[in-house]
Amino acid sequence: MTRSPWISDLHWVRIGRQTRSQKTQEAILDSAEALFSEKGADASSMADVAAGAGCSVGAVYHHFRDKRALLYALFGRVSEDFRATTQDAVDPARWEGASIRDILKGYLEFSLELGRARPGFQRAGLEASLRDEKLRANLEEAHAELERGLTELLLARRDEMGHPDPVLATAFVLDQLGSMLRTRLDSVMRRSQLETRSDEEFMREVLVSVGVYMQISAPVETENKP
Amino acid sequence: MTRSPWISDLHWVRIGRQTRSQKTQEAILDSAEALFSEKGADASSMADVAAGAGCSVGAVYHHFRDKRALLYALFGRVSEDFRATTQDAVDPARWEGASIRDILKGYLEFSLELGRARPGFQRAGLEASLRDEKLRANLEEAHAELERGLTELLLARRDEMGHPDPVLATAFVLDQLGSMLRTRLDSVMRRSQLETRSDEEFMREVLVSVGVYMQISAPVETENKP
DNA sequence: ATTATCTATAGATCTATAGATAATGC
DNA sequence: ATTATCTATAGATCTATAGATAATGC
Repeated sequence: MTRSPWISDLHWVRIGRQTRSQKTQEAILDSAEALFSEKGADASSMADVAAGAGCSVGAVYHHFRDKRALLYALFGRVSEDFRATTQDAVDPARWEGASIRDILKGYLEFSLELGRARPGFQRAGLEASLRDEKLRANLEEAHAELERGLTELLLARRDEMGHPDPVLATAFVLDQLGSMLRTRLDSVMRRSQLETRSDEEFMREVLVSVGVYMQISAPVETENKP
Repeated sequence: MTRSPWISDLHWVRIGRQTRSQKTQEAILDSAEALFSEKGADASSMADVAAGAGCSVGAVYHHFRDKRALLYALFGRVSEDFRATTQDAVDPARWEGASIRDILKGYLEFSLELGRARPGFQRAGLEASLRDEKLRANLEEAHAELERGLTELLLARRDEMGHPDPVLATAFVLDQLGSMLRTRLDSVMRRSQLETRSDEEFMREVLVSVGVYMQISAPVETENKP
């Protein structure tokens, strides 16, 4: 397993030599993730984190040099997860024989699921990255990676598109989907009007919209590819 | 001029009796707006605000009971601006004879301009509303108001739409445009790939996408026929 | 013998106020 | 005579550390 760049000499995290060490460290990260997601890193004190992890403040500082190191380690953990899942999801082999529509449907389902599995984390990430260039760069890079993967998958199927400029159309569609997903998953920007509509209806309309915009062939009634 | 609900007994703001009073108060609000937009309310101390306004901390507290009152007053000022502009923008009289395309183009231009005139404020608003129910409700209401106005304007032109469900189509399109604008204007979520494309190209593609989705009559200057 | 944890606390902010001083306008 | 401002500081957090105590594994 490759170490995340955030766990480095600069942002020191102790590598434990007793078995209990790892358990505590994970409990601290879990507690931090829960707290930071709910009310942000700044509004959570190290005492809160310690309490949530069931240990003392001193123990937290034994594992993480300072609050920033804790934040980096947490981001490292989440972004490692995210990247592993993402890389797997955009693997061309996985989508052999799939249409643009299949891929986009998969992307929507995948994102909604992921976003709901870690509620609030995206917001916490955005907030934290406001104040830290490195986190921001990391966050952008993770998103860019996903976008690159999707772009390649779609452009490999440019024959399906009637749109005169497949590169532009792909960039536009990924912007559209990413933006709409963010709005939908955002814990603050919960628009009452939209919230009444189901994920299924949302996905259906998005696919209709993208379909006519890209001018891809009408949806075949047979569904489902993994 | 109606007083914003935020400037109330609950969230006390002093009404000055000397002419210099108002100047100081506005200087404080200006300073707060700049600081809060740039790094958020929590990360800005009252001493920072005072320094930015060129007065002492004591003076700030003379005008605003506490930090929250300052935040509320600031939001009141911005949201009053926003609502006045918005109400004017969605006045049906203003759009007589205009097509759906005209209206949406106007919306895009208006939003991009407004968002860039107050850079960072949207983000500051989101962040602040994370921790305060009232601000959140106010922010949502302001957005809902704009959305209602636009919805009415569009549904009054439902004859232009070939889409079988104009209500659904309108809601979807407003969600799409709102989301994409937010992404584009967001100071943090500045995606490198998108940033290279101009506002003009952005607006053009959005209008193409919405046009084919809603099935509104093709733009006068047709680009490509299927 | 070393590593991990806890307790207690110093030092750094930051909010908010009290009391002194300056400016305004009746 | 009242209103606005400033200076100085008390009180509340919160981060981070020092030193004491407990648990681990060679």
